[in-house]
Amino acid sequence: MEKYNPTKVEKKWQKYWERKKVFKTEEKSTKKKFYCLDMFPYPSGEGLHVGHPRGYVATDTFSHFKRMRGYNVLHPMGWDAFGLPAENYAIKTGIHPKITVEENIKHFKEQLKSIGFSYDWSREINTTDEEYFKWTQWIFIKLFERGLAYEDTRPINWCPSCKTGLANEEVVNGLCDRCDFQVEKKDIRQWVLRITEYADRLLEDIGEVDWPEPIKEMQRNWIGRSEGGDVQFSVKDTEEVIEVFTTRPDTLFGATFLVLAPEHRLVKKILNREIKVDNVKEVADYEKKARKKSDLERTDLAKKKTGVEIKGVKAVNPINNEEIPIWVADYVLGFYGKGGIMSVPAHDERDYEMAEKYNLEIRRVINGGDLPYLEEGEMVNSGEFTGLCSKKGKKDVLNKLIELKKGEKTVNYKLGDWVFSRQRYWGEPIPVVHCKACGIVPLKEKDLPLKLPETEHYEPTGTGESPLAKIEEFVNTICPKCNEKAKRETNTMPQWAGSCWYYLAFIMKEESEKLEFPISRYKESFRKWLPVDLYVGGAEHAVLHLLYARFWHKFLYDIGVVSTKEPFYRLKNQGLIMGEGGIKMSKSKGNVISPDEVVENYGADVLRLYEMFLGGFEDKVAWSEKGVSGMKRFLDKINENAKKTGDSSVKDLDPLLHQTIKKATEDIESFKFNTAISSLMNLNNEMKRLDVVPKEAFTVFIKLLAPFAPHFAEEMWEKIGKEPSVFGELWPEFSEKLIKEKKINIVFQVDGKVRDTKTVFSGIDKKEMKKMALENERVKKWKIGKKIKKVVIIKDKLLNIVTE
RNA sequence: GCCCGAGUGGCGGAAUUGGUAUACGCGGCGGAUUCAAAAUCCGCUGGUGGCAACACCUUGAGAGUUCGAGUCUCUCCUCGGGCACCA
Repeated sequence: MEKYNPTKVEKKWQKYWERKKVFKTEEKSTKKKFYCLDMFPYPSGEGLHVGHPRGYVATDTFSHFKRMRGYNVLHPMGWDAFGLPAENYAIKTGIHPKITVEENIKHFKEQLKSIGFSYDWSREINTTDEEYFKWTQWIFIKLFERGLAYEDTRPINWCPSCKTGLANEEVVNGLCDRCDFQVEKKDIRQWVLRITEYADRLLEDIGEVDWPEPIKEMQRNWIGRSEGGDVQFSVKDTEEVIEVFTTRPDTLFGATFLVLAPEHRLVKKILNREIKVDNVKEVADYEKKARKKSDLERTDLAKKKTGVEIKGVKAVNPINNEEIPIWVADYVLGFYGKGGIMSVPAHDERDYEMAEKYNLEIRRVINGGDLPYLEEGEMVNSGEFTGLCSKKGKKDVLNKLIELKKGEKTVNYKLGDWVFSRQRYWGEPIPVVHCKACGIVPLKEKDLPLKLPETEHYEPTGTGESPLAKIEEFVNTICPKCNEKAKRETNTMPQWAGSCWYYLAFIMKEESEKLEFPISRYKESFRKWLPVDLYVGGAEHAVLHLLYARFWHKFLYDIGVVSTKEPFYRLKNQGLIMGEGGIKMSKSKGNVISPDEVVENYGADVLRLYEMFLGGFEDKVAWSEKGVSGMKRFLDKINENAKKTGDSSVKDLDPLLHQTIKKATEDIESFKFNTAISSLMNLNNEMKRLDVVPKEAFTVFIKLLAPFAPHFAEEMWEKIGKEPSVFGELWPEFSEKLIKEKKINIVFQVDGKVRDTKTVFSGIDKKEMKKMALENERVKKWKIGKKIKKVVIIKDKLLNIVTE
């Protein structure tokens, strides 16, 4: 009989699935729903590498599994196609990004199809389609109408290489996340989304989802909630007040100086000579130097503290009217809290360092270990509060300040509002106009989408203006409100916008092939399909896409569009795939492996099996060509077994078969695909030893294999005379009783050392075990001349004779 | 510096959660088949000692708890990942 030929067979089944619509999501169905989603790709010019499909294979395997378990599964795919590579390519070649994107998508789709994923392609979406991004614009308008999108001109992160503003989330260690260029501060007008409004809910609800703990922790840290209070220090002999935020009101008596950030409002006043001080020049010099430093330099690790005292002014501590000096130092950040701090050197590392360097007073107010002492403890040197513990002190001191009208309880967040505008071409135009009479006016629903204008000049201007600003036909328009001449907004949205709601678009496709207004027609479908039950993608989106999408979802919940608080219920991150020998795959090293070559040489099923077998799903793993061939052998051996199926008794195989069903079921459910495959290999090896493979057992085996190797499974299914498709079958159930009929090894130990083992049927009783042990020759030998102290017996496992 | 995660054969990795450590796969060795090779099949494969039966040792290092520890506790080392002047 012929050998298994993947190329021919896989094409055959792919065509069959497509023709029979085997994996199309059922629209009217009484089955329970399961929404299984991949983080959709940016269709880059390079195409897929073997790292991409790792997550896709996992969700696809899981989708098959769920279908066979009787669920109606929604498993869609789409394209996150706005972004800089296509735009940069357009600048270089003059080819419109739309064309590039179209070609890339075509290529990606061919690659995905060759692997035989069971996507419902009828729900495919593309974020750069006008019918798609009119909805992205619609959501923006809703945000604007609720005051959650606003214009601002605070200094923001600016990447001089990408020539656009960036969100905080896109800056990593002071470098642009995309191109690793050093980010600058720049004052440009921008659109900002008030994500901080949702900080508490984003924090609270993260407890309710089934996500990897590290990702949850990263979001918590990024939001960075801290509770404390604002304290007002007056500036002696002036009307000025300096407000500081502290989480430790209990250390207020230890505040021996104040420190202002160089950006502080008061420093500006001093430089403008609005407040008289003795050393303006010195302060001005320091401020100038600090301003020149990049964020990277300012927040550099282990950097020495610097600062200048502002001479001729004193601050007054509201709790005891003590007069303390005021400093300006760049270790205090202008954008966090109040831009100024009370410095408590005895109980804060940074303040301690500062005080040491400039010989400032260090006064202990909390009892405990060496200074700086950062823990809580008993308050000392604290007037009427002396003797209290920190916990109570925090409240009492704050209450006293409130009473004195010198403070209030406050909460601060590290999370900042989301800088949402980009000064680039290839993004969704922000759908508002600027009207002299009416101010900022959003477009009407019927005027969406606001299309991207055609141009031949995609280059970013670098001035903080978008390239759209040069296109007069686009800029000049009419105000939707008063019909007078007005100008369009020319910034575009960031790459993240389209991915904030795409999981909803797949659901909307159920209702209408085109995504059409109004929103109300989709609400029932949202109710039916949300939340996404399983979401799989890389961990790199922890505080970007995953935070942004949660924010938009919560907003859509508030305006009654969706009915769940969270978009993604269970999240899994796939680990990286490294090249041969654990070296990172890269074009320059020439070690990038394309799934195409694997599919060509071994077939899609081998690729799929290997991707799932090479290690724990969330672990970093190294690709090995040799390992791939192991999967090929596995399939060949199954093929051989198929040839010798026949009607024979299943009895001997039953316990192993049912154990394998159990193991595969549980392992798939918990994403342990590697051990699920191992157990299938075990069963296959066992069947191989038989002269005749019981057809019944083999049938079950093929069902278990089907989610991992769908084409091959269909072929085997047909070969043993079954009607396709195997995916119309229900997942096998296991019998706990049959598993127990298995022969097992029990272990005899003497003093904790294994001395012999014996094969018995499980369920043997303890007395019997003990008798067998005491009669065992090897056991006898080891306990000769020793008194038995006790005998430990674990049912069906082990017996340990402990001697004195 | 702080917070997670992980260290198991020559390699990728298992271990029902405290009960035979090294399942499964790769590689290696020996044999069968072959004119020969590939492929395939059968056997062996943690280390040390021993002709052997067998014994001892072994899950990053060291201690502890336990009849019994890869698994629990403490100390330390190494490698990944995240955060990093956030008051």
